[in-house]
Amino acid sequence: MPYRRTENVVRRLAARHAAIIAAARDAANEGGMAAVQIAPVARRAGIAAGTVYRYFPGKTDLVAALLTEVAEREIGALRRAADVAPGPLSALSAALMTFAARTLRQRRLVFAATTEPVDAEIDAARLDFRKALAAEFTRRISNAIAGGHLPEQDATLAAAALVGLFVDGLIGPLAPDASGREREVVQSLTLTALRALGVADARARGLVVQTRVSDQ
Amino acid sequence: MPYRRTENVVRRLAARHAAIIAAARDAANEGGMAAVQIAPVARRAGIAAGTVYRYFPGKTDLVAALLTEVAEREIGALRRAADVAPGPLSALSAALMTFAARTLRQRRLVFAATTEPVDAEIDAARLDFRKALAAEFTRRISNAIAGGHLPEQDATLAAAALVGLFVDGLIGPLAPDASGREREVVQSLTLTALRALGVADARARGLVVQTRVSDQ
DNA sequence: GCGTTGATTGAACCATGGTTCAGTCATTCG
DNA sequence: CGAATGACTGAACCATGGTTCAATCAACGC
Repeated sequence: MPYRRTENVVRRLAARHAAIIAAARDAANEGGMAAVQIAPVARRAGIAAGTVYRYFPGKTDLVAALLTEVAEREIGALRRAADVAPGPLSALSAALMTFAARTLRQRRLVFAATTEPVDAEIDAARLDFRKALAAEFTRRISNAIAGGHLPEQDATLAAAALVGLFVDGLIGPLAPDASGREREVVQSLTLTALRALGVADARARGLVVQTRVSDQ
Repeated sequence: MPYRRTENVVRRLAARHAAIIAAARDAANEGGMAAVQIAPVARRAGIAAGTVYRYFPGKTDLVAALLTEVAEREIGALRRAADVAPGPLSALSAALMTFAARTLRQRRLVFAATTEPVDAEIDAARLDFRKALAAEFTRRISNAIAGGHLPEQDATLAAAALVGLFVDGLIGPLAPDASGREREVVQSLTLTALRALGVADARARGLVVQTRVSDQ
């Protein structure tokens, strides 16, 4: 009874698993969720359609894995940006700007991950992303309120609304064309968001200075 | 060569046309765009599936007609609310509150009409709705800026962002449960929206007093 | 009534896209 | 090597849902 999975095989399997998710992510970023189809994703990953089913029980699970991966990556990025800020308000501001900047860079992917419905099962995974995102914002908003930097308000409601504000302002169907002036659009929308939270003079206070946005 | 369409027949055909759209609207408001399927809509309208095709060339056209109808109805409502307001800022406020209140009453329908993608062809019709909505907001915002009631800003960007703010804050997947406290949620979000536009003290100025929202 | 014309029906058709699986290939171990 | 085991393939399968159309029905004008 031979065939103990050798180290090499394990590595190859893991690599393929990742390659499938990466292929799905690329497809989503190019054509939205509608483009995440088994056959094309498989082709992109260099395997046959059937093989996908050796790695994921079904399409739903693949998409869920994709969304989880995207969520971790995005939320990690804004957490890192916020954590180096000097105070609660600038941490919040940094998180917002980072989200805005990254959203602009990966428009379709973020749209797919936050907004675009597919079916009831996948909705749950998308919800997790939004939840994590909103939770991150809620936490930062609450901190700022606690520190007296923002007026009392329903942080949860505000966070949910902010996600919508950014998504629609940046990559919604009516979002202005930002090419060549990304920085300006990101700053302007962050300013609007901060005003929405009750910061009257964000610009004067230097809260919306652009920092480098990590690539990872 | 008899059979000139008699008056009665014309009426019946028109009524059926309307009944199909109404059935589609009800379906959308109950189950989102996914529930707008030819067979169920036909059943709801009391006709056979094939008959739909005597009234609409295809599903796309039916959905487009539905969205057009919804757009007219909704935008009419907020225009009426704004037009009776005493000044530009309260007109803007009235439009926002009306949109919020009506959105809360027809959650799925508004979500379907603003956000839920279906396919490329239908997207165009949804875009028209959003455009009309955003245009209405843009106009009101510009008026308020011109009158010196709001700081200078990109009214188009702000309008697009506000649509997102409301949709996500009210009916997005993370929107708080508003049942029983609709008024409060509507006011709170309108307040947030006005703050986003640069109105620091909307509540003090009595801008978010609830008015009756028409039913039509 | 009755012929003519248009409206209606609903089952068959078709396209799309996820899923399965019998056959083939690759890797391990004695 | 060669037997055993698992991975891979891709064409066939299936479900869903829009669309078509031959048969049927209903209304009009004579």
